[in-house]
This record gives sequence, C-alpha cells and structure tokens, in this order.
Amino acid sequence: MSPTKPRGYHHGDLREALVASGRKLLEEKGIRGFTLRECARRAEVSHAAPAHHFASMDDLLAELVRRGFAELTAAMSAEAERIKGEPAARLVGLGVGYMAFGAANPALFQLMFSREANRIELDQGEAGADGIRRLQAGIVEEILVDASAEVRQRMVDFAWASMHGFITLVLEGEIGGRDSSRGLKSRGLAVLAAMAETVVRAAR
Amino acid sequence: MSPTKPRGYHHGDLREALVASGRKLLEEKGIRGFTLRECARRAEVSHAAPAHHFASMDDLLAELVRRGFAELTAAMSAEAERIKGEPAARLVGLGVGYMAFGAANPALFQLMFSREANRIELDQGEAGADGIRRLQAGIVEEILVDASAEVRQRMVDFAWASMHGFITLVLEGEIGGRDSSRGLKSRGLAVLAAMAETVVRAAR
DNA sequence: CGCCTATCTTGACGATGGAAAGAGGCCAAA
DNA sequence: TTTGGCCTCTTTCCATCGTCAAGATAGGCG
Repeated sequence: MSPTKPRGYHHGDLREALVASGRKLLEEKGIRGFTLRECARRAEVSHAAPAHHFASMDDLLAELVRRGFAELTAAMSAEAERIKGEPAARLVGLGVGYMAFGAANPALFQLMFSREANRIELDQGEAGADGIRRLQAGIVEEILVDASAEVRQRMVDFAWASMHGFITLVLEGEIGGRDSSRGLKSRGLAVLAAMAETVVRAAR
Repeated sequence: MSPTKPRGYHHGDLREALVASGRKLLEEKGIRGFTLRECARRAEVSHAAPAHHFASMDDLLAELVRRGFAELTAAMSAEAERIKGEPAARLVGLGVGYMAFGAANPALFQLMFSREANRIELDQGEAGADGIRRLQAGIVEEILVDASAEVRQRMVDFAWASMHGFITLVLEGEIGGRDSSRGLKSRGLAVLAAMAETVVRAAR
C-alpha cells in the first residue's frame, strides 16, 4: 500500500505478496500460464525466493485454492444472512453468493473445482468444499425436516449440482455467451428459483 | 494393431497415434502433467515430430477436446435413442449418457469444460458444446410445446446445469467420495429424475 | 556487541515447448 | 524406369520453467 517501499534485502511479507500476485496472475493467464517465476517477478524478488514460503508451485496453488474456499463459503453465508427470510429464499441466497464469487474469480473458481484434473492436493484433514455442503445441508434440512435422510441427501446433491452447473457453464461461455450481465443474472436466478421450488416440493 | 510394425523413417499415421497417446497421457497425468514430448515418446518418434501434425501443444489439446465433444454428443444420443419412451425419460437418458462419458473420461471431461481457465480455443466457427444444447433443447421443447420461449430456454439452462453440476462434483470427489459406484449411479439418477420432473411441471 | 538463523540471491541442472536446418523416403511426372 | 519435389521425421539449438545447493544479508536474541 505504501507508494514506495524502500525494501532492502528482506521483503517484509513475501508470503502474502506471493499469494496476491499469484491470484492476479492466475486470473490473467489461466492455470496453464501460471508460473512461479512470474509470481516472484511481480513481487520483485528473485526466482528462488518463493521456495522459503512454499515448498513448490503446487503448494502455492493449494494455498490459493484453500483461501478461495474460505472466501466462497463466507460469501455464501453473508448473502444468506442478508436475506433472513424463508428457508427457500435463503437457499437461493446461498446460490447467489456462490455464483457471484465464481463470476468475480473465474480462473480461481475453475481451479478450485478442477483439483482432480490439475492434481492439486489439499492437506489430509482439509476442509475443501465441506463448508459449502454444510451450509446447503443446513437449509435443506430446515425445509425437509420431516423427510427421510435419503431424500434430504438427494436434495442437497440436487441443490448443489444445479447452482454449480449453472455458474460453471456460464464461466465457460456455454450459457449466455452474448447475454448482458443483467440478463445472465436473471437466468441464474431463474435456475435457483426452480431449484428451490423443487426442494420445497420434495417436502410434499 | 500389427504386433511388430517394422516402421522405418516414416510412421504411417502419426497424427492418430499422437491423439491416442495424448488422450491416455491426459487421463494418467492430468492436464498439468500433459507433455508434448511424452506424447511423442509414447508414439516412438522424436520430440519435434508432432510439430508437423499439430502447430502447438494447445492445438493437440484442442483436437482432443473436439473429439471429446463429438463422443459425448454421440453417447447422449445413443442413450436417449435406446429409451424411445416419454420425452421425460429420454431427457433422463441424455443425462445418463452425459454422466457416463464424464465418469469414463474424467480428465478429458474436465478439460472440455475448463477451456477458459486452460486457455484452449477451438476454431472460430467451432461447435464445442452446441450439440449438447441442441439435444437437450429438442427434448425440452417437446415437453414444453405450449410454454413461452423464455420458459423453455430457462428449463434448458436448468436441465443442463443439473446434470453438469452433478457429474462435475462427483469427478471432484465432492459428492459421494466414499460411495460405491452403484450408490453413486443411484444418486445421479435421483438428480436426473428430480430435474426431469421439474421440467415436466413447468408445462403446468 | 556479536552471533544465529530466517530470509533472500546467485548459479546450476534437467526438462519443456518451439524454431531452424538437414536427412530420408514416397510418389507422380517424364 | 528414372528423377525431381515434397511431405515426414530427426537433430540441434534456444529461452524458459521448477527445483536444488551455496553463499550473501540482516533482524533479533543472547
């Protein structure tokens, strides 16, 4: 933030600087254009400096993914809490937060959900997307208090799949390629509404 | 196919050999482990040979993606045609074909739908996933003959999003991590059934 | 005040994608 | 059948990459 840090040999907070430059680089160049050396360059540090903060490039990417999941979960919570109405409305809210995060961080979002193809492993007991499922399961079970465990699980699957599929296809340009952002939002809301309605109806 | 091809200087059909070894390599090592030189090695040619058939590594990846979409579309058609019943049942069939392809080719499937993050561009007038949308739109419009164009479009969005989201999350291990393949299939079918029911209900 | 150690730099290695130039073999025209 | 042209493949080279090993620097603790 300071306009001219007169930094000498030591950086001060290289770890955070690498996370920041890495995140920007990821969005700019895509995962396959991501380079540890370029991250270092942008942090104005030698190419080997990152090694003292991240064991490998994958370790830095894993950190980006980890923080992405934390942010995503927070965004969903915030949006659901902002609503505070019927459970169904809050369920839609979760989806709005989810999609907004994806739209704002397309490359990171795609990386978070292509860990398998990209061979990125979080630490063993790592949360990953557990927070997301927990949030959804909480609201779905609120709607389906009387339903069987199986129906509830299947509606959690269904709710997650709908919102995840939609934003994923949008980010790929498969849905709404030439739509305005306004129109796209309305299509997303329509999908979320249909999803919530289906969950509610499962309560009989 | 011949057990010992005594191939001399010329390979015979290097292009196809590269596509084949590339596809295997992609599934083995993931997109970030994919290497043009390793493809060449597996086809038993020098590392520069591929250049005469693919302008760049991305060009080979684009070809894999292109063929993936063709296969995926064919798998969906075949499964829907095998059913031949109610439109709703055929809609589920499309989803079954879609998910089966994804499960059989996880890395390729993820690449096909992470083109943006991976900066892979198909040729300008290229089909991509258009065939998929067309297939779904056909059946959805059969179900919703009397609905407005907007409702139909939104149900196409919804149908695609549901099936795409589910298989994507399964491939990531986010859904059904420790489920049997049998149990997973049943969860997938449940999602497809809920999706189809929602589409049918949109017909009023 | 002086050392200690975390932090950062320099330099090197093997591997990669790509370009350039030459060798090899197929085929069609004479 | 011979010959010339051209497509295929190889060899060599370059810049860049991730990672490792050593050395330089400096902030902080004794």
